[in-house]
Amino acid sequence: MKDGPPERAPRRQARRIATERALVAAVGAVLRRDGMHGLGVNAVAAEAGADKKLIYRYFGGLPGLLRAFGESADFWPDLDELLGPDRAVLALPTAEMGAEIVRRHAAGLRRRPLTLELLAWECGHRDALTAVLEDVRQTISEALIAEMLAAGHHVPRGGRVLSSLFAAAMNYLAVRGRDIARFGDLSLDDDGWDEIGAVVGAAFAALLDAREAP
Amino acid sequence: MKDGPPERAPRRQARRIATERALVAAVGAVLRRDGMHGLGVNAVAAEAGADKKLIYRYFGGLPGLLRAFGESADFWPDLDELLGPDRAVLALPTAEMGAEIVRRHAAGLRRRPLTLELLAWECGHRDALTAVLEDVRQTISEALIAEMLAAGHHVPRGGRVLSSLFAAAMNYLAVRGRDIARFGDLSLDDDGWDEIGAVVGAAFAALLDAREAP
DNA sequence: AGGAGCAGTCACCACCCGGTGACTTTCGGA
DNA sequence: TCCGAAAGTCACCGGGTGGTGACTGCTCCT
Repeated sequence: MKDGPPERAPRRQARRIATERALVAAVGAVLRRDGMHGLGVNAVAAEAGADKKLIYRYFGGLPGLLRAFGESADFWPDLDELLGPDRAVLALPTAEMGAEIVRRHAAGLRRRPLTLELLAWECGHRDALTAVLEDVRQTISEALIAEMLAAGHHVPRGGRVLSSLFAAAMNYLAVRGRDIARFGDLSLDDDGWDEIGAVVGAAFAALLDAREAP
Repeated sequence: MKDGPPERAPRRQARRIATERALVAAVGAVLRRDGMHGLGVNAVAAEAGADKKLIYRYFGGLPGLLRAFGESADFWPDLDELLGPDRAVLALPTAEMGAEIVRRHAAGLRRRPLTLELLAWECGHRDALTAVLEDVRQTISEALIAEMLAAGHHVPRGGRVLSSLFAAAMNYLAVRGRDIARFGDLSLDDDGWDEIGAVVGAAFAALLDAREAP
């Protein structure tokens, strides 16, 4: 964060950094406990055991603190998680690769309750935090595409659109799955997610095959 | 609403019904103006030009008023909208029919700002209003399936899953499209939605053909 | 005619929010 | 050593919230 001189930090500065970290961590704790609607300077300061005034002094206000939080945590499945060890997923045929990435994306979301909370929050609001999240997402997305190109994959336009469509569906279903058990014909338990993954694979295969060989 | 005796309603009761209607309508107005986060007894009462106490007297509180509102408005594309005049969409081949319903679903959502607001709200909260909305949605969904069966369509399991997947994607993209211009490889303007519709059609066709004739 | 009851009004409460000015304590450099 | 500055504390403000008790005045039924 900031640019604290690493060499021999005086006790003063060490203390400050400690409370800064406590505040940032408190954001996560409050978020987990009360969700986004319970997030305020009072709650965060109480959780951190610090005074809320320090939020203004150190971060300029809640948005600044949220920005620091957003940059500190791992909200999104990173490349290792999406592509597996040694980028193994890139070695699959294109259709399987697309499906596998979508599946891993969904699984990564579902095991991050905080990310789901923020994803839900994004649906209804637009503020500093959501902007940070979008930045991070965009970065990962671009890196992913670069990896695929470097691995020699060529995904036709329709395949890329289908990927985005499925990613949107995963986001929505992962968020809603916290509250509801079914959506349309889908059940949102582990078995249901397995079935979703299977159909995603079938759709990718069918669409890309149809494009390649008619 | 309720069951006001149609024959010669006394002026008292007429007045009450009028303010009840005003309160319900005010919910919609506030929702349109300030979104869900600005919805409270104070705002609604002010908008309706009535006293907030009447919300408690007539509806038992905000949740009751929201319930009345949810039952009064047309939030979702109904069967006529999804299937077209004379159920024309049912006459299409199964794959085209599925794609067309998804497209009409998306279009219906996009032209209902209130529905999008509530859809976004649903992502983060669970209360009386969301329960009502889910009831209505479920009812429409079941009616839709009944119509398709009655028209002689047989949709395999994968097709139904794909429909739900696309419906989830449409919900998410329609909601997010209010705030962001792009999602992954999709642009969320009119042209982008046309492309989405095309890919949805291609995916349905590819998946259902692959199932029928391998 | 007249009184009971209901629609509607108003003031008020307690509570929680974000934000700030004034203060005390503690550290560290000249 | 000592003074300035930074860390941290506390009380307070204005404002908005949901919710309620006490009231007026009209209406409708007997």
